[in-house]
Amino acid sequence: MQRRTEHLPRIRDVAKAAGVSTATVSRALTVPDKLRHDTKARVLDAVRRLGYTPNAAARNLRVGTSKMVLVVIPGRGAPPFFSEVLHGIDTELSADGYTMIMGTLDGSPEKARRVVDLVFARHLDGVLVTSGHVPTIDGRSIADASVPLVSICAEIDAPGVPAVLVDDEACAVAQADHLIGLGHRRLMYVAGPKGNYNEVARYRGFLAAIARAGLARKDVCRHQGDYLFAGGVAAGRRFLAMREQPTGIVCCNDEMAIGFMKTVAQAGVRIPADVSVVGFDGIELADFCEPTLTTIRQPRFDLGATAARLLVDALGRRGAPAPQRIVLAGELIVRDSTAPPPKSA
Amino acid sequence: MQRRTEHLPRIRDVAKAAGVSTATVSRALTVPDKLRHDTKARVLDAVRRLGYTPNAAARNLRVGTSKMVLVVIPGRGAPPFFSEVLHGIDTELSADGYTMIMGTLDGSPEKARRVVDLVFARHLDGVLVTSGHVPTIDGRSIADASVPLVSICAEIDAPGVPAVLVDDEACAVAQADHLIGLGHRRLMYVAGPKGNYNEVARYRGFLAAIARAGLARKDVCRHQGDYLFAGGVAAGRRFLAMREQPTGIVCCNDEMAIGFMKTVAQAGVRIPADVSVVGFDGIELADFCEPTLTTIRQPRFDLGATAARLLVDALGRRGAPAPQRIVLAGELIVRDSTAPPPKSA
DNA sequence: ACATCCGTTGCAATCGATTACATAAGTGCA
DNA sequence: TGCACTTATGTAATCGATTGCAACGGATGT
Repeated sequence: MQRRTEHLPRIRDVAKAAGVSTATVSRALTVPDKLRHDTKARVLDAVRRLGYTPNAAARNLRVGTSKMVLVVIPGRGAPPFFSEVLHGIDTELSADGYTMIMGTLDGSPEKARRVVDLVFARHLDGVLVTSGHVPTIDGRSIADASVPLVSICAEIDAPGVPAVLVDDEACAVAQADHLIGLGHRRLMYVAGPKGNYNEVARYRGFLAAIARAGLARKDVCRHQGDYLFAGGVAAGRRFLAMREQPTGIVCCNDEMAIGFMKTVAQAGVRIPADVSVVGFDGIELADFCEPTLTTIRQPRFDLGATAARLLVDALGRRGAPAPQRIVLAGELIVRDSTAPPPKSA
Repeated sequence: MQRRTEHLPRIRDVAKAAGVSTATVSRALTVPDKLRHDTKARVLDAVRRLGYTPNAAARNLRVGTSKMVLVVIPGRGAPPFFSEVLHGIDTELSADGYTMIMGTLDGSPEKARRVVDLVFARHLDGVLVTSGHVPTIDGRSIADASVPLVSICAEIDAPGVPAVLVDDEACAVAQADHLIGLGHRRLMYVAGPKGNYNEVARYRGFLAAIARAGLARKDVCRHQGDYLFAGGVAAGRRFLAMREQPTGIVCCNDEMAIGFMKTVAQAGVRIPADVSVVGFDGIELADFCEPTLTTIRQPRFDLGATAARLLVDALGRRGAPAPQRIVLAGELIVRDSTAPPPKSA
């Protein structure tokens, strides 16, 4: 049996202190208008004196909600891209009294299992899913629980789930067109993890752009990346080993772009004189690295905030979120990492 | 009355399906060894068939724990310094089946109130506090609830709270000594927010170092900062406006150092030829900015992981954490932002 | 004076799981 | 076979708050 080490006050202690029933205490805290003035005053005074806070588990059990929202994030810790997204989410959620739980996914089944269990344990009122990573284990997906979902930065194939995202494909076209417009004809595409929602859409945009520009397939290569710094480093190594090096590098995200730049720069390659690099995301780092990185700026804060608002609204209506697709604008930011290709090329 | 939109299975549904009592179902999931083989098999099969997950609120209410840990973080979103700390925390917590709740503090009373309420609502098994920011509102502090606490990157004045930190003062001495050793005699100290635990300790170290080096007070100035990029920018502006500019800048954290560098570099100041800058923290950015930043590397992952382990151990023992003070090593990383002062100085 | 109605408050059921205690079934030994 | 003892399972109390319904008192209307 658990021992109550410190007798934290319960509702019945407050009731006794105020000389009323527990029902009245509960009402004083939730529907104060329905009480007589003096009763309410007496109760609230007792609440303050005893330092009473309603037990969350008991309330959750009774009312069937927890005021908690899970945010599912791929990768370890809080990757640079997501910090601002989280900030946006946190801001909106807080405004409505919701608390945020972070569920990081690193590919391990244990992590996925705990996330799925949290959802099915009804510990959560809603879930925000990023980048299409819908936690699934043993064939159970969080989309199967009847918990409101909103997707950020991706559309997921569960029916009726609203999504907030930028137009990855169009932005990828802008990336490639920028280099092509500068005169680049030999391009390398540094991809995200295989099958990743954003990767797929961005690659599609890339292919569309090079097709439109009439580039030959042999002038374009694709390097399989992972969205991480390490993937950019690997891409850089491969670049250095190539006989006929591309002059323009299109990276699927900023982290890889920066890893690439750092790697080839150390080998004496000059950016943008020898090779141009364009990233995707617009993380802070992109404006501080050397050279500063031309990239696609995503409205990270707004992505998070908008999705959170959608979810909170749905929860307030106690219904499923209205299925919709909100597309926010991404923007090409031209900085110092891109220039026309060298004459010799 | 709440409506059960989708009849998610309850323990009694499983009991019925397996032909046993609810007690047996509960035991099959928590103490499987105490059941006969065939009974256990029958129950677990029913659990799987129905897709049963125990309701978290009910369990929490009954057993008095939630397997949730709150991490209190100052500032909005997840500041660069904390991303790795969070990663360390998350890794340790996950390993023991704990879930992490993030409580960001932005100075607003509402945020503080919700954090304090969470604690007193017994919604949490333990709390990790960073940088000495103990949420307090209306005179109630989370240290008053009888919830196990562990402090990261600071000691807090509540009695018996374990702390995991680096020796800020010694590291600050190393920062200053590095510049002094290079020959700098006119220094500027860019401080963190007033009264911040780390700021205080680091400034103490700075003062000790300049005293030992016999620098005159007039050769040293202190700029009030805020740990943010903006604070570094302000410090840079002030630097540019000074008649007799210092040659060495000691920053209380990396973000400000980078803000400073970017600001003065835009005005034509060369780093490290004209002025040397040293930061504190060792965030990723410090290795990607231009020039790369000499700084103190904190073992960020380990700070988080160690603290989380301490807390989890205490929770496992169902007691208060053993009060202790774990000091991890910080390390001076010399990069390109520091060099001897210009001859003319 | 009596019926009616409204605003307050209390009583007790309820949310869903865990677990102390009771009980039934099985095991070993004399 | 009978008794003590262990093991497996069921019964029902319990965690702490919320809330439908009942009850009560006072005001109003006829």
